[in-house]
Amino acid sequence: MFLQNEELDSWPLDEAFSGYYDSSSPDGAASSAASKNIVSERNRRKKLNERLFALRAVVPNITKMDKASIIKDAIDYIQELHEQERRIQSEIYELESGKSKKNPGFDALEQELPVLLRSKKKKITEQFCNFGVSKNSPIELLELRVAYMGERTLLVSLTCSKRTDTMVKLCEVFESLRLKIITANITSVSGRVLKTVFIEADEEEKDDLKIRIETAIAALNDPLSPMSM
Amino acid sequence: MFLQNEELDSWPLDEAFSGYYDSSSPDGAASSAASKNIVSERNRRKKLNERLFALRAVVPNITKMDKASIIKDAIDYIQELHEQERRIQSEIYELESGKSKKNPGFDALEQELPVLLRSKKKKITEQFCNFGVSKNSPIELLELRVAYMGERTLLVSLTCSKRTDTMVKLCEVFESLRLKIITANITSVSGRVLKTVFIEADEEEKDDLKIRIETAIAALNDPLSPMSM
DNA sequence: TACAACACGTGAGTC
DNA sequence: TGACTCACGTGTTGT
Repeated sequence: MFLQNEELDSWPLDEAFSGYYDSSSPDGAASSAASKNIVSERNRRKKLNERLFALRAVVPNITKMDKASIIKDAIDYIQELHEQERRIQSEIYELESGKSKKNPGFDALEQELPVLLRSKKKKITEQFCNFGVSKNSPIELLELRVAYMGERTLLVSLTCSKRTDTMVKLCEVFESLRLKIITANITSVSGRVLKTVFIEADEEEKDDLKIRIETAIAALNDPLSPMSM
Repeated sequence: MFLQNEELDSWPLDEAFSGYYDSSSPDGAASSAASKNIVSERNRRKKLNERLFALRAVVPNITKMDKASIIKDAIDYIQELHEQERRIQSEIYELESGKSKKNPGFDALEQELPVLLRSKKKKITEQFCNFGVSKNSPIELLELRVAYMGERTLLVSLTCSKRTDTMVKLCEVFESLRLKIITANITSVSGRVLKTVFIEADEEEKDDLKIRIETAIAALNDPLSPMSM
């Protein structure tokens, strides 16, 4: 535990020790400048420790109570969640593309089920995948380029024709891909929507990323796809 | 940034200042006890700051670079993930119980691929959508300006802190306002989302438009409002 | 004895 | 100007 040197923290300062050297000026400087600063710093440290304590509370599998270890465990935990999320997303793409093509029973299942369950399914896809408004005016992709810029940076640039909610849906597509976006820009001008995104990734992910983007846009456009329900 | 007082950290100790009071014992105590402890403490602080820096790197939606704020954001982020996970799991359980009761064909499918698919499904329930929920993380509007540029043109520029789906929701807000947009641009960089929109309108609509934008954003943030459904 | 982790007061920098 | 945050060196405590 790292609270071994904790203090009662009630009294403002140990003036019996620190105040002897300047007994000539009994008021202002020592009290205001020193003790105010000291108590303020105390509160700052206290707050920081409380935050650290709270962080430890929300992270499972804590091994050591060490300050640095607490932060390290939190980092590992978050990265674990991120990695699982990425894995799941690719699995979902596989499953859903496979389902819509190869599994007619799935369609039958959907039709068999009453309205209640359909609405719930809709709710889930809307809530969690941001694909709620996909039926109107599909995205017309005019150009899509993915280029490796070095330094683990991919540049994605694309052009669409401007229709209703094109900007919204483009943002949704890129949010859903969960990329490590360095900076993103989207501009609408003269009937076109231009989007430029810098992404942290390796060169070998280039082609895969391009396919993922095209797939995501296609899934957004296709009203029969489970993604767009 | 909290690296204001950073140091070169190369030389062990500033002995020209601290060593004068005990020049009688030239070796052991001062060197071993003091400088060893000092350099050790330095390394400890350095490691702790590196960990904190790494923690900031894996947490999105970082607002302030403050040490305490970094930890706080990490806590909020993890809690957000936990809450979403809980919601997803209950939804999935409802769906699966409904399926298993009413659709025997689906059960057969499930039993065909017993462990593998179930584990995948469980992962899906855990991680399917950790992010996509657009209702959390309200838009934090940092700046909003509406200026008349002449020629029946209003310039709207605003800054938000970048959180989950901030770009999506900003686009939605402006789509919902049904403005005569000449050109629109939205950029995400370094934890901020900047949006610039040129609108065809008269000068007297300036203040009204500003209020309408603020209202729309507030309505989006308010979970009870019809806007957020 | 030495090591590791901590809280403390302090000076410096930033807003 | 003060309110904040930070890094630093130091003293203390538990292993």
